[in-house]
Amino acid sequence: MARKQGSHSDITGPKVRAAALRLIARHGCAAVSMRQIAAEVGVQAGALYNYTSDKQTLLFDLMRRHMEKLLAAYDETLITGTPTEQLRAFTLFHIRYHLPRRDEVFVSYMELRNLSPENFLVVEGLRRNYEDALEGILKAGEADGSFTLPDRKVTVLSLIAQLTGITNWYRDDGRLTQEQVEDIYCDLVLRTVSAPR
Amino acid sequence: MARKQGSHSDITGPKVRAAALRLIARHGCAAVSMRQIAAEVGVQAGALYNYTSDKQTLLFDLMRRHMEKLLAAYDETLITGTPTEQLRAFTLFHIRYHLPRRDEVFVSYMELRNLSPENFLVVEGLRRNYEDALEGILKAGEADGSFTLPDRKVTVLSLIAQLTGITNWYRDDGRLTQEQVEDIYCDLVLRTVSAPR
DNA sequence: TTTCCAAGTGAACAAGCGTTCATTTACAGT
DNA sequence: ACTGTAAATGAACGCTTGTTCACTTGGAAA
Repeated sequence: MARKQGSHSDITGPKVRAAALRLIARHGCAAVSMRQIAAEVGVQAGALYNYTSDKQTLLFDLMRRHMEKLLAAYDETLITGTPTEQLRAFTLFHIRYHLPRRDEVFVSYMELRNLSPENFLVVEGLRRNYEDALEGILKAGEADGSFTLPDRKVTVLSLIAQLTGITNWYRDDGRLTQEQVEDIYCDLVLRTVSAPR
Repeated sequence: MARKQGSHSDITGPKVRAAALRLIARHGCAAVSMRQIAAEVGVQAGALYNYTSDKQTLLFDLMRRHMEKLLAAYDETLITGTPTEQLRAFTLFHIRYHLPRRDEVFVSYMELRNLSPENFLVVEGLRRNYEDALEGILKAGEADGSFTLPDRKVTVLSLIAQLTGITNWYRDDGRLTQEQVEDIYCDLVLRTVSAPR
């Protein structure tokens, strides 16, 4: 039976993932050694292997967890109303979920190439689920005539690239507050789905 | 005096950069060893140091060259007419320049974090020049009333993220030809700068 | 108080790393 | 044919890598 108190595994496990995430986001997976991660946790390198079978799996866990938490958070978010209202809600959700999780976003996009083929497929599949959610909204908007799109699937990818790009330049102490950025992007996104005059 | 014939340096130099670009784009800078690059060129690792002072400089050269060639190609492109026509020309230029150079794009965006601070500033400055070119077009469009933007600088970053994102999903044997993608994005870009009805 | 075992240590492993350099190779100019 | 030198070799350098494992530690349960 697991210890109820004094057990470190419930503490060290998350610490390992947090340290790995921070370091990998800053330097890249191959550039970070298990010893560096261990040092950040305050432990010897060997101890990491109580929490992951190897480095590749540690990276995969970070990415899979990020995508699963994203989908879970999205499922818990109420996306209702007209397609236009839904699209606005999606935009706000995307910005609000991603902006405080820049390390996760960076790792999940940048380190895809370092996953084994089967691990890649898992993460890719999760990402597709998220894209499908947006596509559903666009489809509804096309159906009831609120949106006019040149190509639905391309619009999905374009919108997500546009929104996720915010994480690359937004600064808390920058010219714009997060609320201002949210307003600007709600505007830009709605323009994208409206037929030109 | 450099040899005019029989000299390998004019051949091996570009080969080194091409091999480094290919491998780094696929696996990341830290994951690729000088020996792997040398093997791809067909040479021993030591020979690489006739063409670069060290690995960091090799990476920096790839990124700086990419940005400089991009700016040079842009300068040679005739961007004239109304702001709307200019924006359309910019969109086509961006897609046509970046799509055949996906390795360069990937490396230039993904490996920024592995540059030394001073090298980072150089590449960052070159990128800003490119962004400024687009901002100039948007400014002209605002001035003559053809564009209405919620925020000019955010729109610049949003448009570039949107356009560059194409390199992540476009496939030559995919559903859409490059021409179709160009048309779709010209449409999307123009929507972005037009005030909603 | 004793027992037990999860958690962490620290040394060790073979392999690979970036980089240097004395040496060899082979071609251009004489 | 001879010379000079650019280009490449291949061995060597000290160091780091991911991973393993016999061993220690310290708190929970009996």
